[in-house]
Amino acid sequence: MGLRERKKQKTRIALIDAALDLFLTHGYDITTVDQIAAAVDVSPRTFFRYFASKEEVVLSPCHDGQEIFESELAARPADESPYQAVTGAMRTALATMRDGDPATVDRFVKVGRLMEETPSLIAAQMCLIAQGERRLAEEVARRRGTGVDDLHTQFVVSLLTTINRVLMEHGPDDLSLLLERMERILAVAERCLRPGWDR
Amino acid sequence: MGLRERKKQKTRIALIDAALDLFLTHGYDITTVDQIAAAVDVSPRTFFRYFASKEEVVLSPCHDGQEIFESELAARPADESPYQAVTGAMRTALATMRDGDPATVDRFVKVGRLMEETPSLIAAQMCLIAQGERRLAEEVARRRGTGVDDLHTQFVVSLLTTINRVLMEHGPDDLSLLLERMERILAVAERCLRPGWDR
DNA sequence: TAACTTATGTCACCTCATGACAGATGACAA
DNA sequence: TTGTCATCTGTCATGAGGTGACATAAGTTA
Repeated sequence: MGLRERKKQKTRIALIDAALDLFLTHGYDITTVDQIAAAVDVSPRTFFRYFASKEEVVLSPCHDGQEIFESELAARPADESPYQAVTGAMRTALATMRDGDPATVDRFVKVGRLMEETPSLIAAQMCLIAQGERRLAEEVARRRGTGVDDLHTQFVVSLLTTINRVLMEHGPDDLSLLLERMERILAVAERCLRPGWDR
Repeated sequence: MGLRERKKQKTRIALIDAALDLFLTHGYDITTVDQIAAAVDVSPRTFFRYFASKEEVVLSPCHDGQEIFESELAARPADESPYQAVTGAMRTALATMRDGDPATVDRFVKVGRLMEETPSLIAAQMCLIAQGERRLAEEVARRRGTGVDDLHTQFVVSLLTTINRVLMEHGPDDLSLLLERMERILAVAERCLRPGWDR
């Protein structure tokens, strides 16, 4: 990786960190793009070359997390049921993140705290979830051998997304706690669902 | 109701209709608030006195629909399970709307078509759903006799919201068709769920 | 009609976001 | 090292969304 690419990564990370800190100390709505850019010593125009919007800089850690999950999911054996594959991928994705770069985890936690106190960001997060849901639909449809329009498949997809949403409801202060919380949610779900509901 | 109040209702409806028509013919993003205001012969500043944002004018029919549903839900007998109460309220709400003012239905259909072709609106809709979900949580917690933080209750709530979301996935071209579609989704859900899952 | 209340228009202003262009900087070959 | 090229960045201009302040117009009530 060349110097140019490394510099780009650095300013990208710097923008994210500066933005998260400013948002958390002064509030999301009140903080301006100009302030973020000034904190990183970059022109405001440059900010928008890295992030399409003010929201995107907050959501970028979530986006990265989604990609990790999705690559884990794709690596799952083909004979697993959708539920098995998704829950397995979630477990390994969270564990990988927990044992990885602490700075990444830190950013994740900050985003979580920010979400709780900023309603306007919830919409953006929901949008991200909806996009992820569409990609998940294709994976589930493949595993169930139906089209993405199949009503049962749509139900399975929505339910899997639901589990993930309930999980993320309360921000992840600690990833180990989050993993534990996830197991409890899965236990509830399995109590409610008939065996083979996702086949 | 006095003349002043009637006038307000009229401009409100006029703004919604003008906005929906402009959005559908030219596209949501390209249409400006100034154009909407000009179409109703009102100052742009006035538009923002009726709607807090450009999104809100689109979502207002959905918001009204939510309120109808929620009042139906509140009127349900207390001994019904959350699932029974919610599905019952949905049935009556949709039927009431179908047999009510055709203009209201028309607006609803237009919003649905607009959603399909405008990704940026999906986020806003999601936010509305999230808010409705929080209110639903209190109702479900009441019926289940738990707090809103109870994990099982959260699961039930999310699942009920999920059913609603799958239902609304494809815009309501026709309310009778929508009712029919709903019954099919409920059949799928009931096949997947153990009896008494929502108790 | 007079006094009051409330909705509207006008004006000024801020933030978000984008296109265009020029200059700075890294990449790469000779 | 140097020259060339690609690309990143800053500056400037522009437009749309959104809000506060204040005066004016219109409906309400006595």
